[in-house]
Amino acid sequence: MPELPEVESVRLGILEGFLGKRISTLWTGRLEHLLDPQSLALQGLVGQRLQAVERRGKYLLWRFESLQLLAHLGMSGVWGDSAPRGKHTHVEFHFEDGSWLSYTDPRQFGYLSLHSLSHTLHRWEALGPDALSRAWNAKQLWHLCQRSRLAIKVFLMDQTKVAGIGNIYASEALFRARIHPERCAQELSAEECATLVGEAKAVMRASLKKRGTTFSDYRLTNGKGGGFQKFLQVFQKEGEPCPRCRGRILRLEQGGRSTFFCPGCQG
DNA sequence: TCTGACCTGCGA
DNA sequence: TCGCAGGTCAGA
Repeated sequence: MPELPEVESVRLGILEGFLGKRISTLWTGRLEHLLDPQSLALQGLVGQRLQAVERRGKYLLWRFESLQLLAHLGMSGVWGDSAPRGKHTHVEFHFEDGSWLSYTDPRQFGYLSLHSLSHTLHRWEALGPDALSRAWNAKQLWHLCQRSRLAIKVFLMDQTKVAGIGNIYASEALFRARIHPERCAQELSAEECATLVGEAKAVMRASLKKRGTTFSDYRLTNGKGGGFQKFLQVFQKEGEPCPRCRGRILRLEQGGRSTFFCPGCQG
């Protein structure tokens, strides 16, 4: 579900509400699908003060005084401070000042892993540069594309190449850059790579300003949805007119996922 | 590099 | 009842 703009919006909400607070008690429900088998028990967080929350791609890294919690929202994960405990609540952090934050995840595709600060987090280290960082640029993209036979849409969603782009923003960025999603990454020119990086960053920054895209599950920590779904140009718009050329938007399947594009604009 | 699997809910 | 859903990984 959530891609870079959504996860960054969640991060900002957590910082705003909980940075510097100490966990006094912790409740856990079903965790067998969510907690990494190598993780320390989450009860270790009791007594720990939240000192920072970092993000790389779609992962959040919560830094406490002597522990770090790596977390991914999967498709349906939500960190919230208002919804009451329900069937799909898996964790609740209760803080010293009486505030609380819970994690709910109906599909349980999310991920939680708690470790000491010195522990190397392999999932985190394996990620490519964050899609909004300077490290992801035209030169880097072109260099990696040269060695890849993947379709460019599939390439963009490979988190080891660039971290944070998922199904929504891959389709939207390629539409804006006028690049067909099935083009082989290897065939992109340096100029096209520059355009693609620029458009991908632009659409994610625009989405971040609206606090992300909400179709159903994704929620900010305050329970509200994002607002960018009104500004999507092709995603989930099969059969509708292209906002640029008025041609019909098509859907195709790549790697088992839907891709939306305009055959008229994306040559 | 590709496919299927993980899990649940929703809408057709 | 079936197909689909914004993600990721293991295994072929």
